[in-house]
Amino acid sequence: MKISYKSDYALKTLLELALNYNKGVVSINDLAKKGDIPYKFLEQVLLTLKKGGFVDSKRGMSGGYYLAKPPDNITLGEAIRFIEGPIEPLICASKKRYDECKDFNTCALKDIWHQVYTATSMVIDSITFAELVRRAKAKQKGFPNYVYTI
Amino acid sequence: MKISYKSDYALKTLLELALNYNKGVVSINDLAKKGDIPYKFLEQVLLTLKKGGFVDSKRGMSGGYYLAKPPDNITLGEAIRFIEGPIEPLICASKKRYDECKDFNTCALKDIWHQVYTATSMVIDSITFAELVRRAKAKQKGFPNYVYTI
DNA sequence: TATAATTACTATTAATTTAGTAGTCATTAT
DNA sequence: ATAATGACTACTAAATTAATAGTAATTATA
Repeated sequence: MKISYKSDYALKTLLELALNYNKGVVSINDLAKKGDIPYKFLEQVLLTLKKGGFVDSKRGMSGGYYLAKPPDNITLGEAIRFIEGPIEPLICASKKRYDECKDFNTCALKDIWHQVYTATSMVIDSITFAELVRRAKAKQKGFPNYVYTI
Repeated sequence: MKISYKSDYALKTLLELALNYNKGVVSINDLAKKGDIPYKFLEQVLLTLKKGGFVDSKRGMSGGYYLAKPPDNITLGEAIRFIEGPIEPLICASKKRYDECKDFNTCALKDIWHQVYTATSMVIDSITFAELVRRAKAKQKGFPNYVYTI
């Protein structure tokens, strides 16, 4: 149930750019160092994020990347789904496949995966990068902001 | 965020054995056909499940597998964790690593993964194979038992 | 206008994980 | 004895993920 390094890198980077929103560009180099991400790998991730409309860039000397839209207009869910692809634990747990289901036993299991998927979606679709920025800043100020949702 | 085929096969098989609890053994062959699982692969999965104490077997002619403990004594969570290993989306989202966290930005993201992990755990740790059997049987009787938890 | 710093793009390779296959041995009901 | 079954170990293949390499294009600025 792991997420890939690619997604991890992408999200960390988006958060970094969100922290820098409206403050100019950040170079790949700085982003790579800050996030401890292999430069060349990050380069590709950023190109992907650009295609997805999450970031934009300025080329040439003193160029770099910046968030293409306001942080409160990007949810974690959008970003994750874009980078990671479908996040259903089982492909067949998607609505369409689910409806076609004919094997009653495994269907009982699919219900579970569907529940897991729904629970996960609720978490990641309801938080924006603006909120993440708020939390990150709160932490920096020494107010730990643990979130236990039980 | 996918689960592996191995886990999928393991859970389907456990459910099948749970449906057959106290009704004797089921051969690998039957389990493989029923679950549409490659025989040799299932063989290995079953050996793993046996080491984990989930199933037991009877060797020789008319041998086969059976659940090693009552279905209401096995949660999905136990089985998944045993086959799949840790289910945290990020390894560093585990409690220990989490406490050591020093990078405030990525910590904000780790909070999220922790939430996802918690939400997932709540689903899979609170359902037993006995309950899955009940649901599977209900479906067979023509009472679809969709579970939407929103 | 030369230079250095930077993004853009494409291709390749390496590493890891996952999925599946093969073959031989051991056990047991009939 | 034999046929049907599980036990065990090793291997291979396929897919995915992670990372690297190299060259081209762009741009600030000295």
